Amino acid sequence: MSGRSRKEVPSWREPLVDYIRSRGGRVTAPRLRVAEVFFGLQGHPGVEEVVQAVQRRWPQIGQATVYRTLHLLVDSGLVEARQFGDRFSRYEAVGSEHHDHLVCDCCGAIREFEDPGIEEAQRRIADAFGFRMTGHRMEIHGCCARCVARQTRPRSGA
Amino acid sequence: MSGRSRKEVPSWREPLVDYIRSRGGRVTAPRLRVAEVFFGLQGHPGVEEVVQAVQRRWPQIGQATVYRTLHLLVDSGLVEARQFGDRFSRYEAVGSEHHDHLVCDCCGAIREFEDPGIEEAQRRIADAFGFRMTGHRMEIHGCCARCVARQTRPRSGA
DNA sequence: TTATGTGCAAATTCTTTGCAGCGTG
DNA sequence: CACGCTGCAAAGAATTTGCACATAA
Repeated sequence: MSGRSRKEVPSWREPLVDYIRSRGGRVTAPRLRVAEVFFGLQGHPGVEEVVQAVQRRWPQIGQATVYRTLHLLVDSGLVEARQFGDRFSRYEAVGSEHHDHLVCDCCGAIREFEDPGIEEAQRRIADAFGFRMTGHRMEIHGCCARCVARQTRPRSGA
Repeated sequence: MSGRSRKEVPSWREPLVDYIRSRGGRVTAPRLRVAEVFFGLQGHPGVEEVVQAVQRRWPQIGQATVYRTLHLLVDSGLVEARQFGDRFSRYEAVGSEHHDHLVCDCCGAIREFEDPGIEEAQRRIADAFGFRMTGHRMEIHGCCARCVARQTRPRSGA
């Protein structure tokens, strides 16, 4: 939420360009287009969803480029890759505040939450083990309120 | 650690047999052999490691059977499947107490820890969202003390 | 100009499945 | 003796890669 409301320079662009250049890489149209589409998506899209969204606007961009660009975004630190119960990766823009996830194993819904107590406990644990923490991920699995009401059952596993 | 020290009846056997029977399934030699080898392994083996360990002793057991038996163990609740940074699943015997993981992104080492504060915070958060929690997983990523000392660098991502 | 990036399709990797025969209950 | 389980190999799903052409710097 920073300033003008339409067609402003997106906040990901400068750090991305800087990162690419710092690597001796090239700022290309496909990279910027994939990034633009990705950052416009909601939620926690998998590659498939990103590819479809990209190809809706630029049909000639191949899926390999989407994969490669998502890796680039992850390396740049602007995006995080996660794997929830599914066997594919999902991607998520990195915001300023760290958040974790509630994963509904019944309907697949993913909600975010933030908890300072957990963040602090993590630092404490990492310290206790002489660990230099670079990140963490935590998921609470179960059934969301709606599925509980409907008595849907979880799919399997923990 | 329960009692006599050699060739005692392993603790996984009865619950596994009960589970299989409760499902109308059959207690077969391959299933018991895969289970025996699996529960004899240390750490957080992937399927590949389990297959190799199994085939060292029973070369005629196929990998499909290992996959199928691991799923059976997960369904029975005796084993949990996890995915860390890698793109394959790792399996871990379920103990009485819940523990979480410190994952070293430099050398791949995985350490376990347990923290009542985190367990409790999770319950509190699940409650706050009307979530019926069935489980959770949490990983702290970073560099372990040894890698920090050696100044090894993490591989990528979060 | 020249190395890096792209698009396509084929290759890899991990996992699941079809099927004929085997063995438990 | 019926139905579930096994082993094999082939199929599938997600992701990576080789290569010839395109293009940023």
